[in-house]
Amino acid sequence: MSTYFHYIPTQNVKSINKHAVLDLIRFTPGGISRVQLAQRMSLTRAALTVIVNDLMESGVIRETNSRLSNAGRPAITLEINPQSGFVAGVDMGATHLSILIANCAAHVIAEKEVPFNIADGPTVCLDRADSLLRETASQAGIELSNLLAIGVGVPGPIMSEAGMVVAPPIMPGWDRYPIRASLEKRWNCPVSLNNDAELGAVGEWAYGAARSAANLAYIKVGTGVGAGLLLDGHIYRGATGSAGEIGHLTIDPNGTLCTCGNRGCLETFASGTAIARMAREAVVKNQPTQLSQFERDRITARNVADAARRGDLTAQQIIAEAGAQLGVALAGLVNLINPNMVVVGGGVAQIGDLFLEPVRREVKRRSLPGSVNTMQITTALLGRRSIGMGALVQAISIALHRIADEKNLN
Amino acid sequence: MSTYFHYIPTQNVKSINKHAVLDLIRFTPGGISRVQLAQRMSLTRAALTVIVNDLMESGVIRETNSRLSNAGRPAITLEINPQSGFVAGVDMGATHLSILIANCAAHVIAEKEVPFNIADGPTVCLDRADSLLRETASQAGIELSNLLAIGVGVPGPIMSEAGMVVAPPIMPGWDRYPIRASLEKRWNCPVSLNNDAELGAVGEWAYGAARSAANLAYIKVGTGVGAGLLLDGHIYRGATGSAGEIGHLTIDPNGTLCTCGNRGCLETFASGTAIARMAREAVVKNQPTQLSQFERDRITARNVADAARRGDLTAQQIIAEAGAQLGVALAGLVNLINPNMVVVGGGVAQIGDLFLEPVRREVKRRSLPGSVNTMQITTALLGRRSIGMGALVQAISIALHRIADEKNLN
DNA sequence: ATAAATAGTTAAAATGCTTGACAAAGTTTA
DNA sequence: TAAACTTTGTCAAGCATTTTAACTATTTAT
Repeated sequence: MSTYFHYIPTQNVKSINKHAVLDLIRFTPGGISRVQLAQRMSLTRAALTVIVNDLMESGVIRETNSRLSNAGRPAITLEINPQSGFVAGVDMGATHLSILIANCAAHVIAEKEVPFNIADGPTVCLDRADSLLRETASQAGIELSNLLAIGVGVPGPIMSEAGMVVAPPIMPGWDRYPIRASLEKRWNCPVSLNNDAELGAVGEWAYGAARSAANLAYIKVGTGVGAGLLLDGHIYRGATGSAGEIGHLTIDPNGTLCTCGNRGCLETFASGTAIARMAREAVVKNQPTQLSQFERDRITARNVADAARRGDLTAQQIIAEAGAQLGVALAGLVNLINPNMVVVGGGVAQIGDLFLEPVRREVKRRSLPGSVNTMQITTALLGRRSIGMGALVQAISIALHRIADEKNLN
Repeated sequence: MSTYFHYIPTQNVKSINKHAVLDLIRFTPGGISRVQLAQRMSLTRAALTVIVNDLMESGVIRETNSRLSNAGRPAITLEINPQSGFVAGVDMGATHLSILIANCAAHVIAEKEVPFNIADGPTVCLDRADSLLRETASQAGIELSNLLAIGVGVPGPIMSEAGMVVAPPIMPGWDRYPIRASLEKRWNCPVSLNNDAELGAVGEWAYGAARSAANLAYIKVGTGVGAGLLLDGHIYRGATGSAGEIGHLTIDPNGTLCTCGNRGCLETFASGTAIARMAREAVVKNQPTQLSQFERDRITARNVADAARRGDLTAQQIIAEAGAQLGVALAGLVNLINPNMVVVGGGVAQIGDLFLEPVRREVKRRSLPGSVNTMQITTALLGRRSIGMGALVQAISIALHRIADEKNLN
């Protein structure tokens, strides 16, 4: 059963099919031909001729030169027209801001990243995003007014329709601030506002480690820990947009006090913050470690990762412990969600297998065999870019579908 | 973004809309008029005239006598034709088997329940289901051959397309046994095979405590613990059909050894089995309790519940402890899934608030305010019948949609 | 009693698909 | 090398299903 009332507002049958064609072309690596489209969509070749012609007239797609064939007339492969315009993706993290500018084929032509503090509040932060966007655009050699759409990711739960964050665990001062409205006015183009982990999932699904996985969890392990969920091919946001907020799962009721008021939350074990804290504790306890060379209160997760890679046993142990605790939490996620794939991203995930192996081991140990055997756990293929690429995906969606629809009205 | 390729195989536009109309009529309490249907579906009244006439000709729906209006011509309310035929719902639990027979308006006309042991394996169990179905049918005064479709729920992860359970944690001997094929042959009518917790969610969504909640978790607390998920209006089964298997979430890594090989799984704290075990331990420790009157190895969760209701403090404490531990696990579920509503069902949930209050308290304490404030936790409104009613929903879906499609072919 | 409002029906027009024939552009076979 | 075959893509006619717009039906309000 679907328990969901699918129906067809027939006035836009063609529009729906056009958008489906567009998305199939976008997300099929290497492009796709009319015949293949017809097969995937259960439509006839004739119908696709009409739809494809329409899309070519509006300029969003084009024919490639490659002509592959087994026997018979070779098929013409279709692709997104890279000249249909430019978009931007903005990744506002807790401690960094990064911006990508790309064409509608998701080819990145300029990129910038700067340190940042989300706790500075919306006025300061949005100003900073604005100026970095202008810098990045000028580096790409285009005017801001040439951007067709902009995707934005922020580390908080989002009310999609309203374009704002609601009751975010971090992001002080942002609660119910009209982020999308403010940015659309500033940039004079449509803005898609999304949760960062959710964009990570979208990015990895579209161009990364989880291409076309139907059930995917992207775990962002950075300053905090959050999950982005793609379930049955759709972004899952939950009732109030805060699905995937796993940072405050209770791992140990008697653990360290967390900023949220509870004890032993996942974030107190397996975030960048936690890794740094554990390292400082190790130094205080005079454990043998290269980390002693740093000023104690300035040790970062990155220092720990570097030391671990250089063979520092204490650092390795800290990271393995963080991984194991994340594994305990992910085992729960796997039992509950039963995904095809779990992609671990965010700053901490860059450490690599030193961190990921303990995660895999605990998940394997604590999850149902039926769920875990068919599932993969990997690091983000797009690395630091997962979220930015997800933001691009959203921006490109808006841009292409707008163009396609405009043509439709004529 | 949808990241899901919606398209319209145009040959059945009308069929799709017909089915949508049918489901809207089925699941709108008190029925719905043509105009309301038109509004919900973004179609015109004229289109609905045609579709509704079609459905009335096939006999699946009918006009009611109620004519409600504010001003103007009163609307004719439509409802499922209760005379379109009979269906059955089969709930095979770990320790009980229950069967409902109903008409397509989900009005139950006969009902039977017997003790049962799923561990007897498919041959024995399916035989028993077959004979109980025959008994129930004869009590209802209908022939087995009059059943249009039968919904079946079993306590294991299901491969929908194959109609079998795969790697079930309980259900020894059932792995990959062709349950659906076997039953369809036996009963000579279409069978829908589903996970029991999933059916609980469907039942409560359709006719229970969670009417039309878009994001719903049904928690079945019986011999074991499992969850059925309805996310964004769709049943969510996960990559391999084992989504919602929360019985073996690790609550305490140093806890009691579980049948699954790990320690401190949720089921060792918050299942019927666990409650009985804790009661036996209390008796062994000579704690003051009415439970001492029972033969020690025969104490059941039901005995504990009865004692708790009569004011036995030890029994109350055991139940509160089980509830609290379930609450810890559900807090994780709430943070991850962010549902509108959590419905707690299964035998243990019948205990009521003695059990549910500690659940609520722990969830409230450990979940994000943004997720928990808009969410309700309740006991199953349909009580022991949740799963059976869910099975009926599935059976009725098959029955009505078949009839509607048959007519369509003429 | 008449006007206003809302529900439901009908026939013509519009939309967007399928059907079936055909042209185009390759590979395979004789 | 030419003919046969295979597959892709297009076109015009036909068909299914919706919308449009006018109409009828049945109630409440004045």
